[in-house]
Amino acid sequence: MRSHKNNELRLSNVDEQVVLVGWVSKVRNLGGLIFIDLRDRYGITQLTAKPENKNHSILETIKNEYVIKVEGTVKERESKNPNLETGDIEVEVTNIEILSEANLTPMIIADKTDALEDLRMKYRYLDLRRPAMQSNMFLRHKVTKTVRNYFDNIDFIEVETPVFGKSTPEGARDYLVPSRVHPGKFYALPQSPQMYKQLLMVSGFERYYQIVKCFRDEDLRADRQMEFTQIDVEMSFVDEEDIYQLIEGMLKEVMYNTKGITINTPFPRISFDESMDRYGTDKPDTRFDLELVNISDIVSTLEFGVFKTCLENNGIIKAINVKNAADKFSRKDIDKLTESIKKFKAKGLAWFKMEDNSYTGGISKFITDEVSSTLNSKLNICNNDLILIVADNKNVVNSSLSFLRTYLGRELNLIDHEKFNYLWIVDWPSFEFDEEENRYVAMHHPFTSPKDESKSQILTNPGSCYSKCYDIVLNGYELGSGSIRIHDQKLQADMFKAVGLTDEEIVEKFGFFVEALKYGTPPHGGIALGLDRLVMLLTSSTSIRDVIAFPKSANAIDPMSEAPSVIDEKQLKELKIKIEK
RNA sequence: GGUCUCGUGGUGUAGUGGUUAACAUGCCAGUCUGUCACACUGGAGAUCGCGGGUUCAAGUCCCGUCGAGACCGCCA
Repeated sequence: MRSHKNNELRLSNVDEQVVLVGWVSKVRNLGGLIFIDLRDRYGITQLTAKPENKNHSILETIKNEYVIKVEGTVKERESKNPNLETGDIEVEVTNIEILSEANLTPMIIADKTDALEDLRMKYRYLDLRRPAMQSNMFLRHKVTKTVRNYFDNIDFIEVETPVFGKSTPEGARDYLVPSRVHPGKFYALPQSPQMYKQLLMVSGFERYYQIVKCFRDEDLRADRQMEFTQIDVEMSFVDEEDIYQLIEGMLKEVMYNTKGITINTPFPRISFDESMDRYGTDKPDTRFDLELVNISDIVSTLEFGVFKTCLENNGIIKAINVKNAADKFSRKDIDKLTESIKKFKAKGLAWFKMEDNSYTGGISKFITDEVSSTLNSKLNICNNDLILIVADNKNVVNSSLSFLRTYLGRELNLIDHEKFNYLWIVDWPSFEFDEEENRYVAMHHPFTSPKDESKSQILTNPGSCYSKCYDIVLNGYELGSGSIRIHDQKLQADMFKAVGLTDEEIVEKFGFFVEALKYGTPPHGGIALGLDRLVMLLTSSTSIRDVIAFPKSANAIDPMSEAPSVIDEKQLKELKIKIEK
C-alpha cells in the first residue's frame, strides 16, 4: 500500500511523490495549516496540509490513532526537527484516505505513559503500540535471533520438548492439566525441560538448545512470571569450562548486536561461599562496592549485650561502611533503615558514625579504643563514614545487609547504569537443609553432579558436599543456572536417596530417567538462561512485564482476557472434576 | 499464607472532619500559515471502589468487603 516507511524519507527524496500509511500520532491544527505526525512501526513522518483545499476537508475529521493512507509530495521543511529521523522533510498531502477510525483511547499512545500498569495490561494492544514497548519487543527479537544464529553456527540443534509432562516432586509447584482421556490423572507443565534435554544427550545429539516456555506455579514478582522463556542448552563431552566459554561467547554476540557493546570475557568468577560472605547474596550486583565485612572476631570483646548474646548463640556480626554518608543520615533516617530490615527478621540495626576522627552516635560508646583501631583498618573507616552493623544468625545478617547494600547503592547513586557486570557464581553446596521437611534438598536440582571429591559423601555427609553447578548473574539478577549432570545411573540413584526419596519413589517418579542412564550416557552438562530477565536488563526495564507481549499481572491474572476464568459444568463433567466450595 | 501501601473526572495526581472537591493532561468548541509537549479563549466531564458505622457534618475517622501494587514466605 505504501511507497515508503515512516522513517525513510530524507532531503534526497524532495519533490518525490510518495504514499504513506500509519496511525495518526498527533494533530497540530494551526488554522490555515495542519501538521500531522504519522506513525508506523518504523518511525514518524510529518504531514502538512491546508484545510482550505477542498480535498482536505477530511483532514478536519481525523483524530489521534486513526489509520490513514496519504499521497503527497516530499518537501524540505522550513523549520527542521533534529529529534526526528525524518526531521528535514515533510510530506505535503495531496490525497488522504481514512482506512480505520479510532475511538478515544483510554491511555495516551506516547513513548512515556503515566497510565498505571493494570490499565496498560487491560489495553495491552494499545500499550504495545507505544514506541517504547515496540522497541523492547524488537530488541527481544534481536536477542533470540542472535542466540539462534550463534548456536546454529556451532552445530547446535533446536529440539522441541513436550509441554505436557509428568509432575516432579522436587522444586517449584507444577501447573497441572487434567486429563480427559484418563480421568483423575494430570499432566504437569514443565518447570524446565531438564530431563528431556538430558535424554537428548543420551540419544546422542550432543549439542541441543531450545528457546522454550517454562511454567512455575509460584507467586509472581516484578522479575517472575508464571510462564517465562528460557534459553535452554545442553552439551555432551564437556566440563564447566566449556559451558562458561559457550555462554560468554553467546552473550558477547548478544551484547554487540543489541547494544553495540563489546564486553570482556572471561567473566569474573566467585564461589558461592565468597559471594555470601562479601555480598550476603548469591546474586550480587558488582557495579558498586559497599561490601559486607565480618567483624565477629573484632567486636567479640565488647561489653555490648546484643553482640555478646549473638555470638553465644553461634550468630555472626557483619558490617557495611557507607562511605561519606554520616551527614546524610539522621537518627530518624537510620530508624527507617532499621524498620526496612525487620521483614528479614532482623531485630535491630547497630550503627555509629565517624565524625571529627571519633566514633559518634549509636553504639559508639560501647567501642573501646583497641577495637576501634582494628575496625578502622578492617573497614577502612574515614571521616563522615556511616557504619551499619547487623548481629544475628547467618541468614538474617546476610539478607538484611544485602538488602541495605542494594538499597543504599541505589539511594546514594553508587550504581553506574551503563555497566553490564556479568559474573559466574561457582562452587555451590550440593544440598541445603530444609527445616520444614527435616531433610536435605538439592540446592540446584538432583541431576547436578557433585564435585569429584564429594561423590563418595553424598549419603554419609551431604552437608559438606559441593557440586559442579554454576549461576550466571548480571547486575544483581540471577540470569541463569546450570550444571554438569550426573551421567552415572548409580550416582543418580544415590542422589535421589540423598534428598529423601525411597527406592519405590525413585522408580515411580524418575524410573524412566534412571533406566535411560543405563544405556550409554555421555558426560554432559548445560545451562538455562532467563530470556525475559536478560531482555529486561538490556532494555533497562524495571519489570519483565515490559518485555513480554502479553504478561500476567502480579496476582497471575490477565486483565485483558480476564484469565483465569470459571469453566462450565459440561467441561468439568468431562474431566470428572468437582469444585469444592 | 503473611506484612505494608494505594483506590478521587477518560488518564495521572492534590485534597487539616466544615463553602460549589483542586491541578495537570486528554476530550469538545472557537481563534490562529511553520508547529513538532503548538499557543490562546471558552466548555463538558466525578454517585471520591462498594457496604456499614461514628459524627450536627465523612473523599478524609473506624469496621467489613472488592480491586491494584510492593515486599516476606515461596521460586530444585
